[in-house]
Amino acid sequence: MNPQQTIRLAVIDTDSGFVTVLSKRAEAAGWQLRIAASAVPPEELVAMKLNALLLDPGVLGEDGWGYLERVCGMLPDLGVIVCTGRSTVAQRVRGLRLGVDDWITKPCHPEEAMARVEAVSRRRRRGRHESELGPLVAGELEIRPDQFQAFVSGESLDLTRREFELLQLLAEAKGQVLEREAIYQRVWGYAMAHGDRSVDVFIRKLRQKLERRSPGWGYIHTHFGVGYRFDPEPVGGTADEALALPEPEPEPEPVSQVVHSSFTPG
Amino acid sequence: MNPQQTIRLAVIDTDSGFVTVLSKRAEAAGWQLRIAASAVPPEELVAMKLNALLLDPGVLGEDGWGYLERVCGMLPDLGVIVCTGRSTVAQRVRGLRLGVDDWITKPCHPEEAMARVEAVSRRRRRGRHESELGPLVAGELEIRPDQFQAFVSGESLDLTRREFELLQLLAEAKGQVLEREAIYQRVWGYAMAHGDRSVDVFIRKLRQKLERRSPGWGYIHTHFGVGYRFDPEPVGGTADEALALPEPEPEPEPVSQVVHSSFTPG
DNA sequence: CCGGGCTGTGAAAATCCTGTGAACGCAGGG
DNA sequence: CCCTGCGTTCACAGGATTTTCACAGCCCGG
Repeated sequence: MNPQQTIRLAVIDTDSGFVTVLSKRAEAAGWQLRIAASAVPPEELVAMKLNALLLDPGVLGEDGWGYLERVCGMLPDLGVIVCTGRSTVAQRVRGLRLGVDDWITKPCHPEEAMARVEAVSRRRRRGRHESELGPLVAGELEIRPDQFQAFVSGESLDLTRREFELLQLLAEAKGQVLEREAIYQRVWGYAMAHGDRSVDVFIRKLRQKLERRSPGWGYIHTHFGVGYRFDPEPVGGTADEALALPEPEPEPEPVSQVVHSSFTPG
Repeated sequence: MNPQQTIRLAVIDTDSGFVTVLSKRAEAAGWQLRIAASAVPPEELVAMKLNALLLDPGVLGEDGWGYLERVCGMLPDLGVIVCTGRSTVAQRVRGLRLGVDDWITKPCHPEEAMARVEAVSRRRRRGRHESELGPLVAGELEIRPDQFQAFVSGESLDLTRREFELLQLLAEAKGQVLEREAIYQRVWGYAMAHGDRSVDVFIRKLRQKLERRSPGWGYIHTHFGVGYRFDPEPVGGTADEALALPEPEPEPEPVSQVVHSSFTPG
């Protein structure tokens, strides 16, 4: 547990008193803050890589509900806290149902606001520990987080950033079938629009680059109607290495952790 | 996918007025409820497989804070909502920092309490990505959500996505008779048109694939005029395996994973 | 014992899904 | 300003999957 996980928070409010006090305390706590006085486009929020968003819908004007809905829909992993003046039960219920995580009433003690931001952010602390530390090996492939790159016997696959992140995500979930929506959500950082084919296109690019450097191995498997699964296996037929290394595991039952240095290729 | 994911909530409170009204609404919404008038040991809460816990620390007595801490510590995936009378900012902050997800003040409109329970459950559910994907076992069958697939002794049934979801739904409701309309609603995500036979057709496909991999067992039973029921049982007569493996359990709930109704009456 | 639903079945028809190649827009570097 | 690398979007083709249909068999009340 990191009790003092640094939090990235954006505040959208014009109540300068509240904002100043909050800013002071938040910065004292080591949080990273962004302040805005009016609606910030969801795309920008994506780019900020926030943990949470604290806003007063009073400053949103007309389309406040629409804005909340868009933000909550596009960034399901973002904690959203509404902090506003008087409101009716119906309004609060509507907001919470839309995807808002907490709704507090001004005047509000900044300490409580911060505690609620923490409460909402507290979750998915699944340390990047293991992934940051060692390179992970799968088949002939070596994925090196420190290089943002993958290699086969020392030769780079020349992956772009996105390609690398996609490959890393799949490889870390080794053996699991990942849905497109989940993949998109975790690599792109926001919800996948219906009908978006980006994931497919990137999978194709990955397969091309993998094939070029490591022919004779299949890494990414398609699960129709669901998504993709990473599981390196020698492709039958012509591969020498495949014959030299008969599949050692008939059914890798334990869906345990990501195993870095698996079986030795030599 | 499932907007109407059924919520399992426990309430610990003695405020009978509040509890009765809340119960009524929650049950109308299809939630599964458990009411208690005093602290419930964390181990029991675990067994209840709850989404959320709503409690008034007033009824906890002396060790209220300790209890909250133990519960939040032992069940990190449980949403905890405190609903109590007047409280100080310091108390609320302390609670939230301890792991409480939301803190609301009585008197409190039940609709808002429910909305907050939903909000907390929603967020909790999203957080646990890879955590709770325990395979279900029934008869010779192993249903693996992480693979979107079912297996019999390691061999895949080659289910399509719809087939898998249907099977999973039935298996999770083990023993219960599910109406076609309900099945359709939960697997397809919208209401079944009158006269639609899709469910029947998929049941047939499932039975075929089950029969191919696990002959000698009957899994899906038809209830005339109602729907279907999942209940694995060795079919009498010619099956060797069935005879070689006499049913070890006469009727009780044997398997660990699929405990659906651990909600004890009373 | 009969008849009107209700369910099982097989196959055709309609849809949906994925792989793929290429065009497009954008941003940074030369 | 042009060129290049990268990510996104489109359109199409080939399959896989789902839905629809017509018919046969089964269940239950009368």
